[in-house]
Amino acid sequence: MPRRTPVPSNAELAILLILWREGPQTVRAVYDSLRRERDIGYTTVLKTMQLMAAKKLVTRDESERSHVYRAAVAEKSIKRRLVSDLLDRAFDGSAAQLVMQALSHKRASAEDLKKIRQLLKENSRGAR
Amino acid sequence: MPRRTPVPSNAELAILLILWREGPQTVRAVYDSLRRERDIGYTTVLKTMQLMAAKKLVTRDESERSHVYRAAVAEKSIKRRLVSDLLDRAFDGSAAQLVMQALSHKRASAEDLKKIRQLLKENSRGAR
DNA sequence: CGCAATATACGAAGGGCTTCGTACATTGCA
DNA sequence: TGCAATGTACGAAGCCCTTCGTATATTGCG
Repeated sequence: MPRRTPVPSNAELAILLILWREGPQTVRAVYDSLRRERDIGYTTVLKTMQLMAAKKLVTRDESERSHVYRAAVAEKSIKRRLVSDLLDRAFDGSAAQLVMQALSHKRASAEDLKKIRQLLKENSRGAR
Repeated sequence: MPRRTPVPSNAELAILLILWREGPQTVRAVYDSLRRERDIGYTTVLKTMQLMAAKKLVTRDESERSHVYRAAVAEKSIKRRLVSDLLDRAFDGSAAQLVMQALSHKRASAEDLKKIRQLLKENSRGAR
């Protein structure tokens, strides 16, 4: 059976964000990035990335001594699933409810609102 | 130190949704609701609700033999925190990004879009 | 009255996530 | 050349969540 890749855990997501943003890289490089944000051990990052490889969240190139890891899942699709999960878990599947929450949020800046309005405009043109 | 109530786990959130929607009720009533959706044992629900009481996510009235549980956290505030967490974990704090995901989602229905446009209109009036 | 039904309490198992320590191999430079 | 640095592998601990079984008390009805 083709099992869909699982939704990444927290630690896994943090690593995926780095790989998505900066492209394929070694454990060391990811570790350095993470280290800038918080205290964490090198082998912790290594282990997590090994588990991610086992889950097919990443692939790794082992041709060099320092393996190079690459995201094996699309940013869009993972983020879509994260949103989808939250939708199911808390908002009864209603995107409108979730968006309202997000919009009423402090951090929905004026800029954000502008972007969203723009998006909606485009969206309404292309809507079925 | 006044510790903020924790973000509810999955099982806890499912129970809170019921309490929010239907008001204070017994374990039995919650169990019946949950049972309609999936297989789960009565004592599982009981235990979870007891833990929720310990965490102050709910309060319970013990004056009757069947304790009556009531949500002790506001729906809005919990949902806000859920959105906030996702924002932090996956969207670099950008509400616009999250909203875009939610909007591009299949389940952002035409109705949802309408509601959201309406919301934005109001929002722009009240914006600082 | 006595028993079946229903309630709470709670220990414990099992799984997943995160973390780290330790073992061991390889590398490169003083 | 030999050692410090750097790499991978992996077991295991600790924590939380979820689940359920079991013990025990209470209730109400036939």
